[in-house]
Amino acid sequence: MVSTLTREETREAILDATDYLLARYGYRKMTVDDIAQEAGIGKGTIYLHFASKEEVTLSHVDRIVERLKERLWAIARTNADVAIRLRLMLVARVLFRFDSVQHYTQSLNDLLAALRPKLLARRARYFEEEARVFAEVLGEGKRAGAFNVKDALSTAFALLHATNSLLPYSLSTTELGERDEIKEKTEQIADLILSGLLRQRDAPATTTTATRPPRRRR
Amino acid sequence: MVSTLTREETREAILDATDYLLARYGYRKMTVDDIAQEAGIGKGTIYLHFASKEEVTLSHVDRIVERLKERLWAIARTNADVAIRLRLMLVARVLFRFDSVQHYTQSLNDLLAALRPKLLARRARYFEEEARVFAEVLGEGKRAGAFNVKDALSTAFALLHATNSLLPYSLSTTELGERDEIKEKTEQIADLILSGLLRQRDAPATTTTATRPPRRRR
DNA sequence: TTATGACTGAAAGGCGTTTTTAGTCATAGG
DNA sequence: CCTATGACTAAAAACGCCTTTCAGTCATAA
Repeated sequence: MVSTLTREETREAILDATDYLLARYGYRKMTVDDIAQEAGIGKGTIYLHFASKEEVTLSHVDRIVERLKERLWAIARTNADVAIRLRLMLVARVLFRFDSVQHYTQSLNDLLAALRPKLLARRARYFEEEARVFAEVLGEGKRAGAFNVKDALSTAFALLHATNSLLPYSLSTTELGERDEIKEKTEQIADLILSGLLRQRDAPATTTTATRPPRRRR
Repeated sequence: MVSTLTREETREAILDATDYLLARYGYRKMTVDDIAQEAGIGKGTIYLHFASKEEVTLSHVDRIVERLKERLWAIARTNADVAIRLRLMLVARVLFRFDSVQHYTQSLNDLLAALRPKLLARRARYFEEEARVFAEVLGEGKRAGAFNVKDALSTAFALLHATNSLLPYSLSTTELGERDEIKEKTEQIADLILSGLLRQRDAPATTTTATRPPRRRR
């Protein structure tokens, strides 16, 4: 029987099924047969798209990070003041992770237990990809003379590191508190750092830096 | 047989033995009999000092944090410029943790697997105690007019959070890189934040803030 | 009054058997 | 001829049962 779906659609259907089952049963209890059934395809078909159950799951994680990046870009492309954009991006990043963890609560420990080495191997890549979005905005602020930044990319890394301890990579390490509390802390750190980045002439205003003459990007 | 050691010395001997055995065998493989033998006392004696094997181990962790606090205080009491002290303290804190993890490499996963809930319960306390030392220095900088700080304690929390993702709480989450690399990143973050804390009149100098007229503490 | 180590119940560690499941591949369908 | 499928298989996980280990106790010794 020829499927009515395109190759890409089938792939997405598999990942959607994975998302549902992972959140519901966790990695260990989710079987490849389950995925096939949930996606409404044969088991063998999954192996035409992915090399293994591991690969399916890792691709699913990749997709999540991809969506985070899209959200960050959406903010980065705004015409708000660069400082405000950065602040919003930092908060969005932390809250996105928070919500993800919330969504996969039960399954996260399970997932980490099974795929920790593979996930660690990818973490550096994720981190770098996210940092690039931040670097873009930092670079823009630098060129506009708003930011006192030497190397945009390494400053971006420092920025992400600074808020990283707030985002719960794993329930096992970080028991997550209230969403609002995490948001507040992120904002606090963001302000602390941003006040250092802002050039002196802008500095007086501490927290609520006013919107500056907009510069359109892209 | 009456021991030749004071109560306090016995307690320390037990913790020393724990330190040795934990680093060598890890939590699960370390038996209470081992501890007694290593400390040169009877098994029952351990239960005159601690309620359980767990308690022994947690007290051992407490002692490590206590030592970190002492090291932080040692720097805090220096008469160097407040900004430099803060920078040194941040680096010292991260490297202290790094070295601890290095020392207990094998045992850490084991320890976390067994005592994670209990350790998480204490983490907030540890964090707060360390923050107090930082707040002390921040407060001093504020009074001296060097720092632009509202609430010293909450700024201290933000500072610690900002470098927290660099310190390997658990090998399971964070594969640790090179010591030098971690040191460098910490310094970078510290500088980023400190440049925001420094009052405008001081700001021009970015990285190597010169030593200021010393103010003795304590 | 303090220290000890033999003792005990509960939990961890084998281990052989049964069940589950990831991944394959011969076959069916278009 | 090319894609999708699900029965099949080898490997791993789960289970049940027995043995050993060990945290914590307590009667006795110093």
